[in-house]
Amino acid sequence: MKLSQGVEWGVHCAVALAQTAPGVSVSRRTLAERYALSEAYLAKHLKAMVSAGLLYAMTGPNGGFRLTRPPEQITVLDVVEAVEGGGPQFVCQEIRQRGTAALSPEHCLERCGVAIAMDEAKEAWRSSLSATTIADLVARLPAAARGRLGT
Amino acid sequence: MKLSQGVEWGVHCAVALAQTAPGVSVSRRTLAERYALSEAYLAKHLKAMVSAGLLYAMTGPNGGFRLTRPPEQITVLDVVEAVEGGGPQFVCQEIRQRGTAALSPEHCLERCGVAIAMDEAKEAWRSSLSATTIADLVARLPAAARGRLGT
DNA sequence: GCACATCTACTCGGATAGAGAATGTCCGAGTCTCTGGGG
DNA sequence: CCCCAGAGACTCGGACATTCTCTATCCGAGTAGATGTGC
Repeated sequence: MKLSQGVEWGVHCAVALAQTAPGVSVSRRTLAERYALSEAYLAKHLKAMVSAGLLYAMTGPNGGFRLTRPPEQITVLDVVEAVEGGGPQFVCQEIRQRGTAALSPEHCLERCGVAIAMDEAKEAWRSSLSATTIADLVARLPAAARGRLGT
Repeated sequence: MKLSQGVEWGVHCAVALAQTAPGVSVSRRTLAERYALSEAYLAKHLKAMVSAGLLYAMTGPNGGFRLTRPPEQITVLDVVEAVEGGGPQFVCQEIRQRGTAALSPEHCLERCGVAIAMDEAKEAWRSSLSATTIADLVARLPAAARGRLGT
């Protein structure tokens, strides 16, 4: 149960983009320098966020990335699932139906209790991440850290 | 955010061990055949559970594994963290202190908002997993599936 | 019949390969802007 | 003075290495029980 490092990058970049004027794009180079990240690798994560519909990408001079929605409408969960891929966390292999004491399928109409517990936990995790939006994170920044993204 | 496959194995094995008479050990071979798992690989996870203090291992004939505590006192979270290693899910790299608009350390006495959101989410996940014990999972099994672990 | 030494068979544990994903990097395709010339 | 064509520079996107974790496997160390022998 480990979270990819790119998640941190993605959320911070979303926070940075939320502090720009509407309609202004920020290049990945500026974002990378803002946090001293590898520009080439950051590109990978930004692309994932574009594919997920969180960012809009524009090429050419004065191009770059900008949010597709107001930061109040983007949750941390959105970013995490965009970067991580959002696939299922736990894949139940139904091992209860295998082996010497395998259960017959009619006994398995209900889902495996293990899978239920795992899914409930993941749902609690997702729910917690949904409770925080990018706008919330901006509001929690120290005053000295707001609006510091160089033009 | 993916969960190791061995977690499923570990939980199911714990459920199986919970259905044995107290003081009786079950060999890893029996457990592997019970669910048609790879015996050699299962050994790795069982060993992890022994190191975590969930299982007690005994060698020699009629040896094997048994639970160190009653199943009511073993939560799913215990098993998950035993198998997965329980390390931190999200490692904040404090990238807010790096780059062109780095924050000075005195602005970072409070934790990074991103890390806080991640930790809260993980705590919600852990709390959900703690709510279910191995005994609960045994109780939820179909009647036909209980006590079917061959001696 | 009983006690003891030995021996066997069974158990777990650590060390060792292979596959897949995450990480990190590079170069090419596309497009907006700026510049220079002509009308 | 205005318009247009071209060049240039800047941007993102996809294809290519490298490292690390998870998966999978094997063989050796140790121990409890069974066995055979002597008293």
